[in-house]
Amino acid sequence: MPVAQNARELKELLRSRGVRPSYIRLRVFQYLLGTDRHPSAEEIYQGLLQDIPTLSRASVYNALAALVAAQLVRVLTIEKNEMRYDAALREHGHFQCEVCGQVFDFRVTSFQWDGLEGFLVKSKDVYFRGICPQCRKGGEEHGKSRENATSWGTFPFDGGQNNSRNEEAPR
Amino acid sequence: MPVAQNARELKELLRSRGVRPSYIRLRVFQYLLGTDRHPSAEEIYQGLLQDIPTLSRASVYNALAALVAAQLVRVLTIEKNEMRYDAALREHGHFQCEVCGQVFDFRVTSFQWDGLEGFLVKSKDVYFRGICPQCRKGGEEHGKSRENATSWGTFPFDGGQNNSRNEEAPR
DNA sequence: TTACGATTTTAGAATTATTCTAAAGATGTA
DNA sequence: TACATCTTTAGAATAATTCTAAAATCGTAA
Repeated sequence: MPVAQNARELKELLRSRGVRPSYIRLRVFQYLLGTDRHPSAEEIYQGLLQDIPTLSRASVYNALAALVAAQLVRVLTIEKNEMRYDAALREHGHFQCEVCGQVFDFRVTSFQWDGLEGFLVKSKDVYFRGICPQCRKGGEEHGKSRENATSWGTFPFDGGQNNSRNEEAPR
Repeated sequence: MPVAQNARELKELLRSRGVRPSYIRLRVFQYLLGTDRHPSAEEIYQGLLQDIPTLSRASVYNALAALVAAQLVRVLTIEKNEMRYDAALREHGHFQCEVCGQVFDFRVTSFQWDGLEGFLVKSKDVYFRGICPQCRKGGEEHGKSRENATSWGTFPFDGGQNNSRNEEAPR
């Protein structure tokens, strides 16, 4: 991950959102922009520590809080024990593999709901869980064993899969 | 919340899912069936403690783990710091008010996606965040103040609201 | 450039939800 | 009733996140 990813423009972007473009904030934002791994705060900390030996964990949390408040970064609560972060530049659903833990993006092509009359909806998250193609191939056993430990139940919204014409509406 | 909610049938339900219907498990399950508040483990613990003075937190966690593994209960990761639990008998989306913290159910009427070819999807969660009608009325100020602290960014899937004909597809 | 007030970073302690551990208790079966 | 197994319990352990107070940095005005 290169240090500079049009640092000048990023600075302006932060400033335009009312966030002072401190070095740490820029580096954290760059880190998120340069990966699709939806890292945890700890991963970001470890990743940047090599370049910034004085970095502290609190600084990473501070920087993330500032970026989240400015809506440049979005928090994923898909993981049970820790939060993950995503540069909020594209809209998408998130799939987490329960075997390897990886989080994958996917496209939500249509979405309708009912029963939130009078509510102000400010953000929407879609989290799927299951098994990714690699882990399906690499031994269903391994998958099964963790499946029991982390099963989340099924939630048959009954959308389709493997093609873009999914089902209409559940129940 | 009455102690008995056809205890006999619940016992059978647990047994049929391979879960031994211990007293604690039944009470935890009953507690979840008797509320729509999507309580945390701590809330369940406090709620049952009045009736079961010897109850320990670990027992609540153990019981929840057993019920979740049997797919009778579903875990919500909608909250940043703690998990919430939902008797998994109906399928629905979850809306959390960022002012009062309450979680509301709503109906997902249609849902389509793309880009998970080869993935095995085992569960789907939809989490919305925003402000509930009561908190909108009860002072936009109060809402605003917590809004900045817990803002999650917007995620314009661009579904509709206030009517059942929502938009088609984003971007 | 220098000085000053405000903001940010830092290290480590504090907090807190959850898990672990080992012992005691309960349950089912022979 | 006796034994093996599973469940419950209290408290310690774990780990992600937040808090705290001091040091460093930044932005601006003289």
